[in-house]
Amino acid sequence: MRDFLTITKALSDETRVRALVALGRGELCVCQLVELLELAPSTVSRHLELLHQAGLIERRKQGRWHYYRLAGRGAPPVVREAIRWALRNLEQEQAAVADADRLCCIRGQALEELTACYRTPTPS
Amino acid sequence: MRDFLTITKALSDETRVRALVALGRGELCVCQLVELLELAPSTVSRHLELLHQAGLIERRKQGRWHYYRLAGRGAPPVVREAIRWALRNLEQEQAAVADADRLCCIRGQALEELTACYRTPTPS
DNA sequence: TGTATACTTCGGCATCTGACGAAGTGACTA
DNA sequence: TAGTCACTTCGTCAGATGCCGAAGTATACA
Repeated sequence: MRDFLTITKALSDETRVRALVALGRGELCVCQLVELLELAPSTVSRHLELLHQAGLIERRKQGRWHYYRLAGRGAPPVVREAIRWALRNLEQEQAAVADADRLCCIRGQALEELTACYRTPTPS
Repeated sequence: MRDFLTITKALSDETRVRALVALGRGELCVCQLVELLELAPSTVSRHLELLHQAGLIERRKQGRWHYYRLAGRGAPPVVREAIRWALRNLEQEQAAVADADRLCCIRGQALEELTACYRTPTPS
């Protein structure tokens, strides 16, 4: 019950669902998700932490960069089923398709370019 | 996206999930769910309304009694998949099994007996 | 037609959640 | 080894959510 609710709570926020669907198209760095979701890095980090606690995503560190990807074969059935259900029903959604388009551009940019917002405080 | 989030939000509360699993064992009257969940009728009614809005359950009125049941064949795939996923992963849970036991007793009682709490304000 | 009944809706409070910026952490780099 | 950088954690605030009792609604029955 606890695990199930952790999963459904993780899936009950639009930002987290968008992140999950984006990760369904391949591994992403935090700064790429910050760019995609247009939220503060701290906010995105918190969302990813919740998805991770639910077991829906996995993390990997490479130097200063933190990469996230969907949970794989090692994940419990309840998690794998949730991911399949979510992706099957969301990948065709308008918002997800728009995100996929933007992701293509984002993937084309250097990570250093994306993290510019980390260094220059948002201009007012 | 909207429909998906309505479903996941509906499934992200323990009370609602318990109600859903209970309904998985057959149609129930509101007063039976009040007895099972041990919450105020107004609270239970609100939870059922949210499950209904998500399309997960259906309602039927018979005189003064309101019956709820799981959504059936007419429900969209995303809903049917959600119900299958939830029941498959929850029916064996300790809390669900305990609820199933109590449901047997509750089903054995007359509805008029269950609604006594509607008439006598909870004794302090 | 009036009253009791079963349930829903409303109004309120307490708690949870998501947002941000500031401060902290660990890893490259000069 | 000091500084920069990418990210996380913390503190705080506004808005959402869950709870209840009171009031409202629709049905049965005297």
